[in-house]
Amino acid sequence: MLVKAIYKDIYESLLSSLRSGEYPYQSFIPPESHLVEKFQCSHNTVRRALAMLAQQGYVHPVHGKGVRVTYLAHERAPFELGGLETFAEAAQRNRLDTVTEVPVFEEVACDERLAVDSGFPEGAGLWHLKRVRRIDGKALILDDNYFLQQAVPGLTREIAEKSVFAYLEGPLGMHVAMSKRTVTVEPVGEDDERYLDLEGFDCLAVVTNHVFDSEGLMFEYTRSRHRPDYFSFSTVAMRDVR
Amino acid sequence: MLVKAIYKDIYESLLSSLRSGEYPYQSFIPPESHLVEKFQCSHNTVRRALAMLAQQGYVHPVHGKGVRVTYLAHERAPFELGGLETFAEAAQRNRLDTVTEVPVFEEVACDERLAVDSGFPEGAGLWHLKRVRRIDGKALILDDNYFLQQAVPGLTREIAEKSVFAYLEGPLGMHVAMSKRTVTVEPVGEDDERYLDLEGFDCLAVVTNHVFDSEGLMFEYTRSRHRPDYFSFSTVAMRDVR
DNA sequence: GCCGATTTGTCCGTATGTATC
DNA sequence: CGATACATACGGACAAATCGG
Repeated sequence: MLVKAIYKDIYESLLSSLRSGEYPYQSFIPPESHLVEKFQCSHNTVRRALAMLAQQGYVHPVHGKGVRVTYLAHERAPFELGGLETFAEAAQRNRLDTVTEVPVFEEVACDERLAVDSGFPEGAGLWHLKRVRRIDGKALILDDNYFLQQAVPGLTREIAEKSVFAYLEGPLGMHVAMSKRTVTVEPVGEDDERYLDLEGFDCLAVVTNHVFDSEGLMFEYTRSRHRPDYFSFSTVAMRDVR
Repeated sequence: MLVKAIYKDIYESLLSSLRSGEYPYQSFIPPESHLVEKFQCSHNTVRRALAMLAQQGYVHPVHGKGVRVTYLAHERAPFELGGLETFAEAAQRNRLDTVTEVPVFEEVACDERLAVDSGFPEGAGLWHLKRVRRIDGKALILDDNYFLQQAVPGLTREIAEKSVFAYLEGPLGMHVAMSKRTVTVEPVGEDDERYLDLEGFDCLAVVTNHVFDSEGLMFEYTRSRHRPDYFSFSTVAMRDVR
């Protein structure tokens, strides 16, 4: 795919128009027919771009009327999250003073209990890591990562201290495609007290993560324990699937 | 729309096949061409159904190879959530012994601070409710609801004690279409101590909710405070938008 | 209430490109 | 290289909802 697909161009063009305020919150964007004119493509291609915007909650189509803007300018900060990036990854990208420690780095076989929770087949060879994320010198996040060895060969503690993600997408040539996540809130445990700067909190936000590559293979199961005052998680829920 | 759209039929047919285990986890479902044969429709219609399944994280298409199943049987319970339903609504639907109390029911005008948080225009007429959700006799959830009066006329305390949702979709003929949500974890406050059975927890899971109707109008802004041991929130994140 | 113009929703058949095996 | 399978795009047709005259 040398040039980007047309529908993606239209999607991005419209999105930047929304962000610039060209089409204000709760107004209607130009109809399909105009967009077909503007972008010189078929109506199906426009519709695809509109469907993408709608799926993300940026616009909402109303039968017979038009496509209404549901994107509020000040959403940018809070709602831009909820993609594939973890808070830790976002923090690492934006700040300079993030550090990752890896107090546990071991090979394990998937036991029955882990197989049920993770979806890995029982007996599968796994890397098990504990990772502590420090931001501004404070230990805020504790990860328990399980990686399928077959899918992530050659993992080392040094790589884990930098970015496993970069290792996957770089040298290994993998592509992370999808992640299923569940957020819960759990009481602080022994490990949390040992590794995190809790400052009196007795609960943590816990994100349980099943990660799939571009071939649909589940290769990572991770539980991340976040100190509450540094945690936020956003998403859009639709009544009807499109 | 007298008969359901074809692509929805195909979506549901495939989904039930996935649930029945006909196409096991990590296997490939039949190719587009076969599905076109089976359902007697165009490949575009099949693709649309497949895109819906992919969007929900049930399958993942692999270029040149096929469409792989990423739906694990035991996901049903945890991952089926994350739709439009609140935990409270789900609980109310499944259990008989849920009770809602409405200690606060008042009319307010949207002030500047609320306008920024909610996205309602400043000065708009709102209903403000506090609602306590009891499950098995325990006060577990505290809601602060703000409804746009213009969109939800005739709201009463009695309605709020039963189901505002049922009132919207029944008598008012509205259709709830989309909800933008952010999950955070916050320390217990005065109101929480007053209204909830905290049992020693000093943090709560807080879901902030912007709700849109089928016309794309934002008519509800709600913050729900959940006791941690009764809270769970699931979603699927995709790397690329489709 | 009806009718026509506008606009979104669904579906089809076809053509071409690209990744995998 | 050919066969298979997914990806993108086009153009057309008809349905359904909305709105104004």
